[in-house]
Amino acid sequence: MTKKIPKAYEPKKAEEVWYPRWEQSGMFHGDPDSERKPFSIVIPPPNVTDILHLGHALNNTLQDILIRWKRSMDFEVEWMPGVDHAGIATQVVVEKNLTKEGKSRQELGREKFLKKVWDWKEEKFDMILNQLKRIGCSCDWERKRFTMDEGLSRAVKEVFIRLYEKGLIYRGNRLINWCPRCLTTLSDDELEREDIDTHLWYIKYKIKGSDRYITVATTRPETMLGDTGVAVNPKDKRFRDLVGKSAILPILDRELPIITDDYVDTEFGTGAVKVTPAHDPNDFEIGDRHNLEKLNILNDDGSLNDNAGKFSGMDRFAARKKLVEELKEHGYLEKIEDHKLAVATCYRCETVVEPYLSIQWFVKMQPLAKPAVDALKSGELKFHPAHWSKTYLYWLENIRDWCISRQLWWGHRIPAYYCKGCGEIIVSGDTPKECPKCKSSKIEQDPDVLDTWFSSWLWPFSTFGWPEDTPEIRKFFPTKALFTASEIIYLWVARMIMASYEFTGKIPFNDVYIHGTVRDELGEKMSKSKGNGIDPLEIIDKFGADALRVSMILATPEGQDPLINEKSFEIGRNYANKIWNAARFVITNLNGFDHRAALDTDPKELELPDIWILSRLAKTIGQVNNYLSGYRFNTAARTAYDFIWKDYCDWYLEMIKPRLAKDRPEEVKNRARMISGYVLVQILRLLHPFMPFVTEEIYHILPDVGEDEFLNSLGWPVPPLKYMNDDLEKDFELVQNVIGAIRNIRAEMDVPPGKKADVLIKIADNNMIAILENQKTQLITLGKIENLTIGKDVRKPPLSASAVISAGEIYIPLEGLIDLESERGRLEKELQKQRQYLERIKKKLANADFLNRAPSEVIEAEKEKKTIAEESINRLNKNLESLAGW
RNA sequence: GGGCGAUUAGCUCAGUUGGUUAGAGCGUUCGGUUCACAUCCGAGAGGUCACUGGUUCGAGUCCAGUAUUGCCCA
Repeated sequence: MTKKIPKAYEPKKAEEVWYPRWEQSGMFHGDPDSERKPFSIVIPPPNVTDILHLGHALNNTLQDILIRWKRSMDFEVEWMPGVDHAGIATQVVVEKNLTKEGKSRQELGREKFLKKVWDWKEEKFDMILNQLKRIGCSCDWERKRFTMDEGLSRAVKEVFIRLYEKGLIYRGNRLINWCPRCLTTLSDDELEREDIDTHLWYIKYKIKGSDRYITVATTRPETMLGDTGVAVNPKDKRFRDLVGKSAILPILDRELPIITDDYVDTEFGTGAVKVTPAHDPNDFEIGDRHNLEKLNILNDDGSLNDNAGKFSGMDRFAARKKLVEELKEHGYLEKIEDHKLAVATCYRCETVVEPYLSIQWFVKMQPLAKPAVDALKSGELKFHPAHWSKTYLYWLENIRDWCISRQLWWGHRIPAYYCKGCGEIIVSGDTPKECPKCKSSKIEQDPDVLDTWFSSWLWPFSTFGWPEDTPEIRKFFPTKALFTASEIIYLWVARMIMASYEFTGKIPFNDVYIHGTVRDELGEKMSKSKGNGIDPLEIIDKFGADALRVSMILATPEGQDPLINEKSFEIGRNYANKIWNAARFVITNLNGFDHRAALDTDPKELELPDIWILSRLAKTIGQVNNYLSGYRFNTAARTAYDFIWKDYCDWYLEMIKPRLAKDRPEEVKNRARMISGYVLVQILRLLHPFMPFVTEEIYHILPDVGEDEFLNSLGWPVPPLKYMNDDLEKDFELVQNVIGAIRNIRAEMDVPPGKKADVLIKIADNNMIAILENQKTQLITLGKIENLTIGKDVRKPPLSASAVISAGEIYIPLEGLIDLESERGRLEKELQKQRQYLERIKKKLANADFLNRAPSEVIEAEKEKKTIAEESINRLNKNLESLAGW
């Protein structure tokens, strides 16, 4: 029996019903013992810092589409979900909460603070995973991972030890990026750049034993307190006589050697620069080359230390101000210029980061980079869109050592121990009982933790159990694809590939899909601080999960950033409702059609619209296949959208209405029921990866579908190739054109919508006449026709409006309704258009070069166009002439 | 300063081997209570494809330069 179907789709109901059932059915779980071919991806683990935003919604919808698609194609699918502990980010968030309570982490102590962070993690972890479920993500929830799980932590230790033993991890006193607020190092890739308006200060340094001065320009005057040299370019003649002499540092009166170095840009400032090896990366290198002292003037909180003399204890920016004043007072300040500078800031707290001399742990990256470069060059690794491979290569080819130690509490503790007795460094997975060298038992573990990315770069294999040889890793690793945003190509993607080659000998994934960043309607990046973000859950509540998913995909141009506002989601909501109502119409008319029956009707027995929709369906399925295979989600979604809305709903379903009328023979009705039902089911299958909920809900409205049956088990639709027929599609287009022309006349001539009109069609081609005769019922219904006449010798009745189509002419007698002027206007407008068109074609055909060089098909096509245009013009002229008699 | 994109209708974007009269959605105008859907249906208006030059029989599409704009790196 037909079930009662609500008039509008109710997303909430469907979502609440189907998600738990899918999950309980076990279909999301990947079985490592399966015989089926594996298809796996790992989720880019969202940070445990906070709930998900629209960027996550986009990222995970894309993955879910691919995953559901492959699942329906009978792959053994594994989508590994998980969350990242996000070391610095999470610590900052929890610290901020503490601050609100008036406490600091130092007061709390390491252990208690970590307990707080774990509490935070417990709360957010499930919240985040539940959000993914709300979006409809079909992850394997039996395998959720957290980067600080025991297994993943073991992988981290293992990797650290292996790299240390291989000499690729070392401890060194080097210039690193220091965040004075977070009190930790940051890797080069964790910095943000911000352009600020500042000044260039010109400071005069006295030459020792002379009345002369050498002027240096600097953007950070306070660092002069740590100067240990002055440098000029060796080619610079201006300073030649000063090289080898000493300059006297103002205020502190320190003696600075004047040296030459190629690094110095003669164009910048005065051509002479101060050298501060402990506070500038370039100066650091100059210092190394010339053996200059590396004098640190900063404390870890950004205040100045005792090396800064009387400025000791002042904040770096306060000291800058004070110092400049003093320089001015004493006449050392030559001038101040305006200057634009890109300062490095902490990507978590936006504090200006200082280059800071410190003993840290580093990974030598260069030896790891080669296989990652080769993978791209050999084609084993592909970026989508491809141009991102340049970004990837550039970074790998200019790779620098990676500072991996962080002065944080939240994260993987560095597995290094220091002997208090002899200073020996012990790197070990377990806490050593005694020093292997001096046997002392006074051993302390390094207090620092590892960079978050030091666990993330293992994600594609640590999640499957590496370093153990598990069934999961054998079945599901390497994975197939990775979905992420361009910001973390360096931080994450490239490093995963390096780690994967180093530790498993394999590439972790073949395809890297880079999607855009979600922006608001003004093109601004959505962010919490700007307050322009949209909460995906609110969208789901308001429009439904399918609407969220499909709207995002439809709004995300391939390779570009989507601009999204709340209105953007209406398209998806309307789409879901459209499908719902189409299904409602088809299903209520189904009357016993078995949707499981194979389609084997001889094409000859079908009516033109039936063949047409099947032919279009076959093509659409093929196209969606191709687009999805090429990671062209937007185009795939649009292709399906157009087919469903325009072809299926606007044309096909409208056309079968007259066939379903009460007085039509059962046989005629049945064919319409069968084809409309068949196409509906194929649409559900095709759309399921994009809009899983509404399609599942509709599937279960079909007769005889059990509650424990799922749309996914029907598999991916197979294109009904035997119905594909370009000639018949053309025939159908004739019918569409005729209906279009009739509708156009009716609308433009203001025929009252309720009034049926007589229509006469004059057409020369016998075959076309047959087609239209055959589709008479459809024409009459869609064209609102009273009496329809079709023939070669049809004459234009007096007082009728006319339209010219390529195949012939259409007349609608409009006695009493016709307005002479508007009819003339219509025809003249069309005539004008056709004349311009003809002119263009004529010009082409008059061009001897065109005739000589263009391929013959192109020339033939132009000639054909010319004939048609000329005929149209003739007919239009005749119709215009006939108006004269009125 | 270097690299990578973008520039097509009022807005957001399609247009992937150069060859239909350059398309869609939103917005807009006109008309619509016929038994799937007003979250809808029908019809229309709206574009010198940023600019300049080049290649070609033919350029929105290829090349060079310019302008504007975004991102990444220094």
